[in-house]
Amino acid sequence: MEPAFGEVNQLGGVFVNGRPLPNAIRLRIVELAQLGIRPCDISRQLRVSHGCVSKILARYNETGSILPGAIGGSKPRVTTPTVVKHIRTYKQRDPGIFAWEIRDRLLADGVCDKYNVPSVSSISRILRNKIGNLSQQSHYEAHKQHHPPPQPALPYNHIYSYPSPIAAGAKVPTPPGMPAIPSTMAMPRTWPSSHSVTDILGIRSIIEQANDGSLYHSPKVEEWTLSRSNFQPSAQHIVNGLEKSSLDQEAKYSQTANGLPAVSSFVSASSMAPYPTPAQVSPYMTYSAAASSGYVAGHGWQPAGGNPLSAHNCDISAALAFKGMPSAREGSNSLTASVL
DNA sequence: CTCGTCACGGTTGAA
DNA sequence: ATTTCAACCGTGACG
Repeated sequence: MEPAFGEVNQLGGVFVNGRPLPNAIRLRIVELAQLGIRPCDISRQLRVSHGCVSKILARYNETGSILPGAIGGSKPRVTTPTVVKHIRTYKQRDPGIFAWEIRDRLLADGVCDKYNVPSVSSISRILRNKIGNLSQQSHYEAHKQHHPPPQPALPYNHIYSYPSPIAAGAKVPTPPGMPAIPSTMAMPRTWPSSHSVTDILGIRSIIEQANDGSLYHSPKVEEWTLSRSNFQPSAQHIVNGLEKSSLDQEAKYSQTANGLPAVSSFVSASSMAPYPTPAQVSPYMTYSAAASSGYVAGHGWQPAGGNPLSAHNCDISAALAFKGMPSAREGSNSLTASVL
């Protein structure tokens, strides 16, 4: 059960144990870092533990994504793409086939051995969940390779190749044939979710996003809370895997009606109440979501130069003023205190 | 003081 | 429908 109220950390920030920080805050962390603010100051300013800031920044540098990794679920154990494909074939050829017959056939055809053959109940579930509508492609299939059925001991990475290493959340240790991501690489990159942040924001679609959209992990988009419906009431297509609870919890982020970035984000983020007030429904409600597409659109934006952040002059100047603090030390502390 | 790392207590969700 | 359990979470503390 998700608590209605989060806990308060040592810095006075609100968090929900076990749950990711809201994307608005993750975004701000990256924004501030890009503005040259030191992680320790970001930590203080946003009241997020420095360990977390460090992690989010590190992940961003590595993958270009501000999004949290996919939580929960489990990788298929016996229900590999190959197995699913065979089951589908059997079912197509003989729609009346029983699950136990499928099981026998998987063994007989050498698709599985007795150690990794799915149970009858698993097959039933596969039939129900993945093959119920035969015209519907399993999303495991798109990138299928003809690997033999997995040996139980083998890591799944051998079987499930990801379109990009980041897809697995930066934790997949550079699968074979998969070069490490040049973290310096600029813009064009694939987000680890089926939606780019900007896409989710409804501001802009990321072009290359579409193709890998339905891969293994993709249905999992940890809550992105901004109400996209503001700009595109028609684009109500479901955000895959969007948690209802998160929606409920975070749907309240402020967002300007036209979808332009909220100019006041810096201030509002800074002016959040040190402690949750009884009136607040969400532990995160005090944060405002600056929907700044530029930041997340890619990784390759320049701090100077034709910066895509122009809509943020307000934020930027505020932040730069902050950054410009002499040696940022006593200065930053006191400023942080006063701003907050 | 800063920052990378990790144990911990927690949540999630496909199998 | 319920349970399992490995994935991820942020905090707090250490070094």
